[in-house]
Amino acid sequence: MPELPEVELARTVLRDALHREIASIDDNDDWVCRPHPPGQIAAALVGGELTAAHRRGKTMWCETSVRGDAGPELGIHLGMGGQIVVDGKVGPTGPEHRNPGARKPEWDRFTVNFADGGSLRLFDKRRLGRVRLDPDHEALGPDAEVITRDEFRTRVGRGHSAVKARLLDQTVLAGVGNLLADETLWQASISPATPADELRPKDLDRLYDSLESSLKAAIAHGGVHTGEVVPYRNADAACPRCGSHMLHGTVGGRSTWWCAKEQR
DNA sequence: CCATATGTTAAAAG
DNA sequence: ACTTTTAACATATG
Repeated sequence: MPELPEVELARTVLRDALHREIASIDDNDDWVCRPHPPGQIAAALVGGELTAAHRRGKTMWCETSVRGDAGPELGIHLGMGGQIVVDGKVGPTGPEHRNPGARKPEWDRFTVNFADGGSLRLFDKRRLGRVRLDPDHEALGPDAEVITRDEFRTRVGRGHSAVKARLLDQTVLAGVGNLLADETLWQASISPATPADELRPKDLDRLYDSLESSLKAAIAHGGVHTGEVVPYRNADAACPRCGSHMLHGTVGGRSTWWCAKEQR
């Protein structure tokens, strides 16, 4: 589930993990914690505490304090399905929230145990999430929530690839994922396959407005699955606006749904 | 067994 | 050299 809105909600949960003494860390999953060998993250942070939680696009990181000094940043990426769990609680989204039984201990890929008995966990069935020290978040483009209209026009409207591919490119702007891209393009009535440099300025402005409103709505309502068109991303569904059928294909390397009539 | 999945990235292709 | 597309990644689920 994690696109920008889910990650922002996860960051809210992360805040409950701040300013608590770290008693131990389980960083034994060397796939999720790569390139750190087991024990390395623990050695760097045990005895310290997390002091702030940040987000850029889909990447989160915590500032830390260890023995009175600034420690390394703790970067967390939720990958395709990860969730933050603090003291057994997740945010308003996620399988546990909707289906409390679907949770196995072995799906906790990284755990920070606090001296007060609580914990911070990365729950991630698919193991595509990542935890690492001092992540390079400068490689990302501007966050989708704070990018300006001018920046958006310049960055997204450049190049000859499909506009959806531009929206998904995290170096162009950070935070848009597959569902949000479909939602945004549908809101703006733009075909996902349109070459980015063929979009007129008014199209890009409309796309920008759609992105910002979709983002805001998704954060307010609990995730990208609450989008207007997201529930209609399946065969034999009709466009909720015009009733025309929904088309399916691969754009930007991802499964894509769009309205046959309004998005051409 | 096959296809699919809300992400990233290395490798290949253009 | 730079841009764009594809394949692979690990794992669960229908």
